[in-house]
Amino acid sequence: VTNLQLRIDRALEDAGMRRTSQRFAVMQYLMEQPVHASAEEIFEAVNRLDPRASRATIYNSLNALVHAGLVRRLSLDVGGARYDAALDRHHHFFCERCGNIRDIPWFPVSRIAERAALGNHTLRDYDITLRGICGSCGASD
Amino acid sequence: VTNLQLRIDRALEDAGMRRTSQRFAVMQYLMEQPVHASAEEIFEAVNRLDPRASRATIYNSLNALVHAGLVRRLSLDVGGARYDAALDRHHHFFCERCGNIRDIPWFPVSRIAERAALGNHTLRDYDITLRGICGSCGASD
DNA sequence: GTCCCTGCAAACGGTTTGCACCCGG
DNA sequence: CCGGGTGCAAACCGTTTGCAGGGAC
Repeated sequence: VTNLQLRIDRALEDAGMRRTSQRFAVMQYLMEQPVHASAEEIFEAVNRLDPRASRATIYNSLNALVHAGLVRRLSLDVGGARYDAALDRHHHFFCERCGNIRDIPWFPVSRIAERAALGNHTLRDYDITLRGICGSCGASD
Repeated sequence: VTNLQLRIDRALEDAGMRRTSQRFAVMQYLMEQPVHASAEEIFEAVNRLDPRASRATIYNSLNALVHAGLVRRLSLDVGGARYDAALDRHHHFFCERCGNIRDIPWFPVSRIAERAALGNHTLRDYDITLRGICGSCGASD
C-alpha cells in the first residue's frame, strides 16, 4: 500500500494490462532499483520473492511492458538487453571497464530533426549512448 | 590491383594483421557495399566467391577487424549486429518500417563532453541513433 | 466463465569455441 | 618452419514459442 505500489497499479491499469503479480514484481524491481537491470537480474530478483516465477514470464512481461511504453529496452554492443522503467528521460553512459550504465541528465540535441529532414526521413525518436570510463573506475587509475 | 585493393592491403598491413583471403574478402565487401551488412550477408557474399569460407571465420575476421579499428559494429534493438567499414564518421538512422539503416552526415554534439564531465566520466566516444520512418518508406504513405 | 497469462521445456538465432589442419610471414 | 588463421561441429547465451493449466476480471 505504498505510494510506489499505487503508481504501478495505476500505470498497469492505464495501459490496459492485467495486474498479475509477476508484472507487478517486475515493475517494482525496475522502479526500486533503477540500475538498468538485465532480464536475468530481474528474473533472479522476482524469482527470489516468488520461486515459481519463470524466465519465460519475465521475458513476456518485459515485452508487454515495453510494448505498453512503461519500460524502455536498451541494447548495448555486448551482452543482453537492459531495462529501464521509463520515468524521466535521460541519456546513457556505458563504462567500458565495469560495464555499468550511468545516467546522463537529459538534454536535447538541437540539430537532429533538421539533419533527419535532409534525408527526407521522419524522426520519431533518438538516443545518444556515450562510452568511456566512468567516475568510479577512473578514480582508481 | 585496383585502388581499393591496395587500400585494403595497406590497412591490414598497418593494423599488423595477416592478409588472408577471407579477411580481404570481408573488407572488400564492406567497402564496395556500404550497406551496414549483417554477418550473415557478409558470409553469403564471401562464401559465394570462396565456397570453403565458413561462418566461424567470418565472425573471427569481423572481430579482428573491429578490434583493429578498421570496422565498426552497430547493434540495433532487433536482429543481429551490422558492420560498417569505418571510413568516414556518420550517424545512423534506423527505419522502423523497412529495417534499413541510412547514414546521416556527421555533426558533433557540442554539449556532450561537458555533460559527461559533470558525472566525472571520461568520454571516449559516442554515437547517436535516430529512429523513425525513412524517406523511401514515408513516400508510400 | 472467459481469455489472457503463466510455467515448463524445447526450439531458436546469433555468436563463440575446441580442435586439427593449413598457409602467410 | 612457426604461429596465427581457418574449417568444422558442437557448445553457448539470450530470447522466443507451443502447449496445458491457472488466475484476473
